Amino acid sequence: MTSPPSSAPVNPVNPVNPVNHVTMADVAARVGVSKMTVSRALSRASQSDRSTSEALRQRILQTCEEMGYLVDQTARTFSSKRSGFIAAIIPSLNNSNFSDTANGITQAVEGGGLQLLLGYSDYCIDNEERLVRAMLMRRPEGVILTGGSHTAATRAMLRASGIPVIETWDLPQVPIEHTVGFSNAEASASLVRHLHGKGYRNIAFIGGTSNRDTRGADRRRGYADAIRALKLPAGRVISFGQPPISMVQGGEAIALLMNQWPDVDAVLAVSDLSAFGALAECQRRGWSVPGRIAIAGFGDFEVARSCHPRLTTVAIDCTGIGRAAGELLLRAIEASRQGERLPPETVLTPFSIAQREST
Amino acid sequence: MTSPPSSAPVNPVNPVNPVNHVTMADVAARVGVSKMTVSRALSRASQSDRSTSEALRQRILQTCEEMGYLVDQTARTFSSKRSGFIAAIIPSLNNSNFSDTANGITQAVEGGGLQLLLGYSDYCIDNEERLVRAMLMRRPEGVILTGGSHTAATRAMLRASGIPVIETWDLPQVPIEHTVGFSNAEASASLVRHLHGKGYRNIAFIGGTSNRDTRGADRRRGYADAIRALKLPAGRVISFGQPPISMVQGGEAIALLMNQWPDVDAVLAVSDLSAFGALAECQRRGWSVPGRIAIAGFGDFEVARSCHPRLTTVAIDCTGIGRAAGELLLRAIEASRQGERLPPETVLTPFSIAQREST
DNA sequence: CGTTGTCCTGTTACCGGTAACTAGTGCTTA
DNA sequence: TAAGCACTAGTTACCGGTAACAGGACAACG
Repeated sequence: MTSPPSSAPVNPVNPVNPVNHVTMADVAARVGVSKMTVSRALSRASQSDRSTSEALRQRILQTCEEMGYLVDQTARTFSSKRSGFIAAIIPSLNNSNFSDTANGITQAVEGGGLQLLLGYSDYCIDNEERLVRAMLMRRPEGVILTGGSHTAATRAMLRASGIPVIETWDLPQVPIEHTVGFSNAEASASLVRHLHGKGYRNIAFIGGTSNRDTRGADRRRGYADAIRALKLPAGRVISFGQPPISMVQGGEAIALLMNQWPDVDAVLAVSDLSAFGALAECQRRGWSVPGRIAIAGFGDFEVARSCHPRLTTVAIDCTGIGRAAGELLLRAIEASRQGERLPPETVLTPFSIAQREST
Repeated sequence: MTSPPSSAPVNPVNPVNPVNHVTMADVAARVGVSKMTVSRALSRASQSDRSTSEALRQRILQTCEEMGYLVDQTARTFSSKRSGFIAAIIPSLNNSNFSDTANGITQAVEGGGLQLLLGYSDYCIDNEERLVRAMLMRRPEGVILTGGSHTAATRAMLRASGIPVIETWDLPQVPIEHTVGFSNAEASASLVRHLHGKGYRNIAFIGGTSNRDTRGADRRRGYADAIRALKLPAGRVISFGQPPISMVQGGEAIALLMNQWPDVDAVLAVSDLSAFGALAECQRRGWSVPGRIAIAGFGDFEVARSCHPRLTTVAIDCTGIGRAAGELLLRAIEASRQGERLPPETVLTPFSIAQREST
């Protein structure tokens, strides 16, 4: 090795991170070029941009490898004003519907060289506000939210940030900017009409106690509207537990329901999870499904496809929502980089009734 | 308004983000102090540090509010060498075991003023490597991984980064640094012994086809070891589908199993999800559980507690794993800020057999 | 042969905060 | 009353990249 430690050996060690001190200047010094050249070699956007010669570039890349150099994304962001990530906030990690949407987003944006940063709000708009604030401090290039219900501060911050925003899984009356979703109320209503078409008349609803889960509240509203429109006996609604209600709570809810309205012949649950809990509880109590009571869910979770009897449900294109949101956001970010602004768009995603043995 | 636009009005507008141009200097100018004073007012670490006077501080905070100013975390990180976040990589979003662990981590680290950045690897160590690289470029203060199996490059990058690393959900033979977990093999073996104690003798195993899911492979190994130790008939293993295997695949697997070894009286599945799929398939085919065959799972997912019959399973303290990992990481980061290094620790987390009606 | 254009590389300035040091003020203490 | 201290606020330099511009080498061209 002919190069003696030239310039930076006497500096005091960084107290925080004593090891990874390799910087772009170190690489540049080792190769014998300026750090600008290294920067160009590393950030060449795959095209033959204005760039370094291929031979030199290879030498630089190899030196980076040898020295274990990783670009400092913080410095890069700071200097270039591009953070290279987008933020998405979902209600819960442990819900295959939302994780499918997250997968869809990832698929769509990774082609654009953007990373997805995920946060979860636990179905609470105050948590969402905290998350949005924390995310915005890191300067994302775009934000994807779940649902259309947010605190005033959340809306204000997002507006002020000037970055593209997409709301998903809902069709808010006054969108922040773009929307990708469907009407939960309409989906729910169409399931009621489907059950009515199959001959059920005393149709009940099981959901959570509050409006914390706004999609759940919309589904309940859609149910009530459809019941009214069909002139069926109304008001057969069990509210049980803090949303999102669990399998176990679904089981407890159906016991309450059957006790209160023994003539109910079908029940629609706010999600497949509570529907499955209700199904299992019926089995435990010896109530045949769908003989004694029919049960339908919402979301087409895997449990609905694999339990016995399999659950009738509303199938949502969760991955499609994510992909559409990611693609739209990518276009909006691209426009924003050109100094333009995409006019607000609304993308409607499909849903369908999956008729199975439980109804 | 007495303050005319003093120094920065002629600058060209930032092309990327035309709106949120409020900077700390703007706030400082409005209040009539230096930006250092604003910085101190905002970053006061809750204690009465060397700080600004309370009255001035309130005025600054209010001005920030009015102007919609949010600290630029990128600049703060860049300047202070503290990113304020930790990275955690889990195999899958849609798995309540891992999302519980993520919750535990969040609970533990948010007290320390750290944010959790989550990535998911899809059970693939090459994805994990990519994620680790992307995370390290953003300079996390610590990393939490799931499992003990990683690419050489992943290990090298993490070592070189010099930041604390914790592996969870496993007890790797050669840990990178710290470990929080349990022996999947031992847990699985203890479930076999439990079934043996209940009188079952022809005990089979259902899992995925490859070793991609190393925890699944460990569980299979533990099963095989226990079967051998008990001198029970061995080799009754169905491998079906790419891990992690789903409910539906569990159903298909048990059909294969019963066809191949009709004398099997109990089956242990690699997770509750496949166990549940097997249970539902048995119900569809009219095989009583546990009369004809007993079924046990792993992980104590909610479906195991709410299906009928409820599933015997291995209960893991998932949140506890996360909390322990978060607390350990917090201590390690604290030490690292003092220029010290915590000696490698191993935290063993408990598991227990939940005996239910399915066995 | 000079001019022009292309390709590659270097120089300079700057992004928006914070560390570390300096300095002024008012109060306590010898 | 002077020295010392606690407390508050300002000044300067810098973190590690990239944008924008400048400049040198070389080939093609009139």
